[in-house]
Amino acid sequence: MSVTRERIIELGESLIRTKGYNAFSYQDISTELGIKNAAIHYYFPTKANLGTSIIKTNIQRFEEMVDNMHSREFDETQQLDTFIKIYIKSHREQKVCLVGSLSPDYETLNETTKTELNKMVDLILRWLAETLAAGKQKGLFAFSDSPENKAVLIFSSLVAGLQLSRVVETIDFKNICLSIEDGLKT
Amino acid sequence: MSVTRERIIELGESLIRTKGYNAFSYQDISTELGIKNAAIHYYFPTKANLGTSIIKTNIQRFEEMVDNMHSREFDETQQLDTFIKIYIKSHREQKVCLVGSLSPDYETLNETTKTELNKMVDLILRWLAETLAAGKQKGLFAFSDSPENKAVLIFSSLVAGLQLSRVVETIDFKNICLSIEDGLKT
DNA sequence: TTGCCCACTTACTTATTAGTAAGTATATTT
DNA sequence: AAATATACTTACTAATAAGTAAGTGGGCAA
Repeated sequence: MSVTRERIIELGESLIRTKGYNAFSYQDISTELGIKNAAIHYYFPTKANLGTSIIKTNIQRFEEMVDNMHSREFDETQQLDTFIKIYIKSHREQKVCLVGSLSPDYETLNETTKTELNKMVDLILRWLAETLAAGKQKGLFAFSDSPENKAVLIFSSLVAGLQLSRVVETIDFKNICLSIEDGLKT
Repeated sequence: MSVTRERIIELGESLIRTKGYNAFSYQDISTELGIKNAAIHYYFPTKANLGTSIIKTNIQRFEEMVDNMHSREFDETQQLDTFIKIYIKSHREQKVCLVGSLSPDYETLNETTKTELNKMVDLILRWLAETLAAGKQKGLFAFSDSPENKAVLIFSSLVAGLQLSRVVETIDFKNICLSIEDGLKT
C-alpha cells in the first residue's frame, strides 16, 4: 500500500485524537505532509471515507494485538496489562483514544462511519468481557459483576480517564489504571 | 435576564451535547429560535463567549443542586443517587454530558473556556470525593480506594457510559449505574 | 416630545471548508 | 515506441462559518 496513504491515516488519527473529528481539516493534513489538499481526496474522496478507514485500521491493529497475545500464550493478567498500556501511552502523548474522541461526535458521523465505530466498540467490549470471564474462571481475577458489565466499567474508566486527565491536572491517570487492576485482585 | 439569552444558552447546551462544540453553528440556534444570526452575537459576541457561559450556567446549576441537597439534609446515599439521576436523564435524552462532550475538544477551546471547563470538572470531582469520604465515615459506603480516586472512577463510568451507550445498543446504562452503587455497598 | 437605550435585523465581509475537474510527470505495460 | 496507469498538482466551485457595522422600531425617561 502507498506510504502517503498510510501517512494520511496516521496523521488523521492523531488529529482526531487531539482536536476531534469536526475540528480537523484536509488542510491540516496536507500542510503537515507537504502535499496538496486534492492528494488526500485522491485516496479518500470524502472525509467520511478517511474517518471510516482510520477506524478500520484501528480495528485491524486491535485484532492483530489480540492474535499476537494469544499466540504468545499471554495469560489474562498479561493481556489486560497490555491493553491498559495502550491507554498509558495515549496519556503520555496527551491524546484521548479514538473511541473517546468519536463517540461524542457520533450524531455527526455518516452511516458507514457510525457502523464502523459501533463495530470497534463492540469488538473491544466483547474481547474484554471474554478475557475477564476467562481470567475469573482461572482464578486470576475476582469480581462480582457480570463480565459484560465489568468490561463496560473498565473500558469507561480508561476512555473517560484519558479525557478528564487532559482537562484537570490533579487526576493521576496511572492511579486509575492501578485501581482498575486492584478492582480485580483475588 | 433576557429570555432570548436563556433560550440561546439552553439550545446551545443541547447542541453541544448532541453534535459537539465544533459541529454546531450560530445558524443552528438562530434557525431553531426564529431569530437572526446577529442576535446571538448581540448576547455572545464570539462562540467562545457562548461556550463559556454555557459551562458557567452548568456550574451554577450544580452548585444549586448541592446546596439544595444540603439544606434538605440528604444523606450521602441520597446525594449520590440524585447525582446519578442526572446521567440517567441524559441517557434517556440520548445526550452525553457537557463534560463528556467538551473534554475531547479541549485543545480547540480558547483559554477562558478551558479554564471554565477545568473548574467544572474540578468542582464535581471535589464534591464527589467529599461525599464519598463522608459516606464512608458514616458507614454508608465501603471502598478501599482513596475517595479522590474513587470519585474519578465513578465520574468516568458515568461520562463514558453515556458516550458508549449511544454507540452500541448492547450497553445497558442503568446497569452501569447499579454497578457503581453496588461497588459502594457495605 | 424629544432623545436615548434596549433588543434586535439587514446586509455585509473574510476565512475556511469539503469537494471536483482537468492537467501533468513518472513509471509500467503492451 | 506508444499507450496506459499511478500519484499526484493546479485551479477551481459552492457552501458554510464566525464575526461586524450600521440601521430600526418600540418603550421609557427627562
